[in-house]
Amino acid sequence: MTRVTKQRNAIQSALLEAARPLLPHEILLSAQQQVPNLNLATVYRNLNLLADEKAITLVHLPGQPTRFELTGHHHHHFHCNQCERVFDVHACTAEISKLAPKGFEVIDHDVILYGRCPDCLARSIAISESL
Amino acid sequence: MTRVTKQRNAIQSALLEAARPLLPHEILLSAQQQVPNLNLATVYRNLNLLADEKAITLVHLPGQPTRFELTGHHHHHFHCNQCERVFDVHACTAEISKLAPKGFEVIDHDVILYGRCPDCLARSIAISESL
DNA sequence: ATGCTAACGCAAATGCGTTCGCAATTGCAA
DNA sequence: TTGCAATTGCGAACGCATTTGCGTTAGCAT
Repeated sequence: MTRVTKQRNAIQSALLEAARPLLPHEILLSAQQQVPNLNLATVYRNLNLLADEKAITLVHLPGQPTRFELTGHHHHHFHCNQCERVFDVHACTAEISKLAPKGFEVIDHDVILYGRCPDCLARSIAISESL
Repeated sequence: MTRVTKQRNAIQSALLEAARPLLPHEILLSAQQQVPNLNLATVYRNLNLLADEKAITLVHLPGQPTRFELTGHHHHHFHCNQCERVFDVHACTAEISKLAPKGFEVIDHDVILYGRCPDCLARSIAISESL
């Protein structure tokens, strides 16, 4: 029933290349390099298909629209305050589950780090050196 | 210029009593016990006023609408999967900032714990005992 | 090569959190 | 007590992410 289309391929390869959670809009722009007149509605339709078959995972960050990434193992996210991009963080510590007060049962957790990514750090160093 | 109104008092005392982040809708319901025909638009107007003067803090949780709580010190949140309420977690560990890969500058972090709150745990124990 | 139908592009529509316009109300300074 | 501006209630409107209807295109099984 589900067919292989160049649109879906473009969407999946956009996610594969990025290797970080992307917004539907970012996916559109990236995939349009392969399929120029790709439409945002098509991006959403395929994201829903891929999510149903668990090929991709929804990434929710506080106060942010949903991002999408290829399904992988447990990890966290780093949100760059400057370029607004989101990166995967594969480290984790068991300390986190121990933070809950007594009487709470912890089943899962999320960690979001905020700061500046290497690109933005390099850029700000370059700017300060040029002054 | 800004006046003391029973609406604003009701909103603030709702947040004070709850001692946890509330949705605008929850604030409305709670404050309506003091001011029955309080309107949601008024809740929002006052939340914006209070946020401007930093009397309250916005709480963003992944994939959730903004909640509000009285301003306090650095803390995290526990989201009950069952009743959907959010609780404050005042513990924290320095381990967290160390999770970022090399090259990333960590400025802040969020931790969200998911699981079951004491109320919901007690309820499910009561149910299993009654079987 | 042909036919069926999934998938597409496009534009309009939806849902939902939040804000706005405006007339009526109310806090509070004088 | 009076007057004025801040505030309210109410309903309409907004913004934005996401979905849907529909006529057309294009996988793919036969």
